[in-house]
Amino acid sequence: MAENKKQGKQSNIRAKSQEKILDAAQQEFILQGFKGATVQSIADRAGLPKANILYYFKNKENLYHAVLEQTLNMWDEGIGDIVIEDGPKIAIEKFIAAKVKMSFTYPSASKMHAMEVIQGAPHLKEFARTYLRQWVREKAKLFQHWVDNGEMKDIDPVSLIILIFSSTQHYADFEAQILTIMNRAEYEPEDIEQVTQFLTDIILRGCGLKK
Amino acid sequence: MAENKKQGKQSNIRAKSQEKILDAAQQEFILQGFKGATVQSIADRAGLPKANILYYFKNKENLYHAVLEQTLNMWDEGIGDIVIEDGPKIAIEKFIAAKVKMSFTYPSASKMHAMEVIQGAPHLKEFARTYLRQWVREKAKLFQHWVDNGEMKDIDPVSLIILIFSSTQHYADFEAQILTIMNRAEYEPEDIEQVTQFLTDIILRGCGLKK
DNA sequence: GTCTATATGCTGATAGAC
DNA sequence: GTCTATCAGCATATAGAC
Repeated sequence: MAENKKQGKQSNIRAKSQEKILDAAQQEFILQGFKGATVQSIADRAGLPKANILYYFKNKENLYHAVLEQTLNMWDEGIGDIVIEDGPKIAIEKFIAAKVKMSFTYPSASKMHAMEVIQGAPHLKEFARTYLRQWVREKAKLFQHWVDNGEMKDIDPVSLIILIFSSTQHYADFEAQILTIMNRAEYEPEDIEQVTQFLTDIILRGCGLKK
Repeated sequence: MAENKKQGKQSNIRAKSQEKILDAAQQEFILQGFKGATVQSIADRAGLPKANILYYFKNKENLYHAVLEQTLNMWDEGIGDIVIEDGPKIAIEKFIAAKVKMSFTYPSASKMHAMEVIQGAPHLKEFARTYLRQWVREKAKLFQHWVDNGEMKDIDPVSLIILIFSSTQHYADFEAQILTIMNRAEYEPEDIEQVTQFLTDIILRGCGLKK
């Protein structure tokens, strides 16, 4: 029992430390890149000695992979689900709303992913790459079904999905630029609603699903 | 005369070397980030000894700035111009066509810029930042004029400009991901036309400028 | 489990031969 | 102008005290 308690405590410390390290590492990898982020800078940000980082994650490459994996899992969970019963209008609304919410809630996850892809996705394993292709193809089939049924205009479904990806993720990845354009210091909670509305409105109309 | 000839030759070598270095540096900075790209790796890619890079650009930071400046100039030239006489339909068509062409012709310029912005634009001087804000405000005024005149639907002009930025740049920055989704090795020349068509079509309709 | 001290290798930059 | 040789500093990673 005493042992259980002790183990519980240790696991707790372990879990908390790991989380602190992952968060700090994500920030540093985004701000400085893989090579530019030093184990020391990650340790400083996490408030832990450098050796602890290497004790928990063995080496820097391993830590990077752990951060990337966490990021992809978050992306996967946050993307929402579309089913054939939705019909095109609801599907597009759900899809845009989920992605915009993700972008504003976890911009770091989006940035981390973006940097990796821009650099040619050198660390994204074949699995993650082909998983995305599968996902897009499945959802594209749904849209194609609605097109064939005459429920929406004849629009290339893959291009439509890419449009929704790009226009929503941009608010996370290019946050610095958008804030500059708007001359603001940071996003406000109501921006989520405004952006969702704008994109839903214009894309639905673009698909002939709204006057 | 002999001296002129000699100087001409040297300037030529100088110009060619500088261009080779800038190109090599751009690739390395994109692939490895600022810290990850070593002067040696840039030299290897340019086919020159390491010391020459530092002879031409004094230090790595200087070289990075030179690459970034070249990138921004290219962005500025390639963005095209919109005037009030165009009216909303022509303006949007011109704008999308120019940005898509840029993205497919100079994807590296877009990637370089994207990485800089994602990292919080630490090297983009105040000038470049505020310049963009000015540019967007000017063009937004034109769109607002057309909205007020009833020439197009009541759409937020700044959000529209951001949508066009995001949806066009995405094809450059996320090239690796789009090719994965499409299961292709590289873009084909006809992709420029197809993407321009798709985006123009859906955005014009989204703005109520097309049935 | 936690942290200090240290080994080993690679980096940007320079000095100086050609 | 071009290139080789070298230096000083900092990085990751490990060994081992606590």
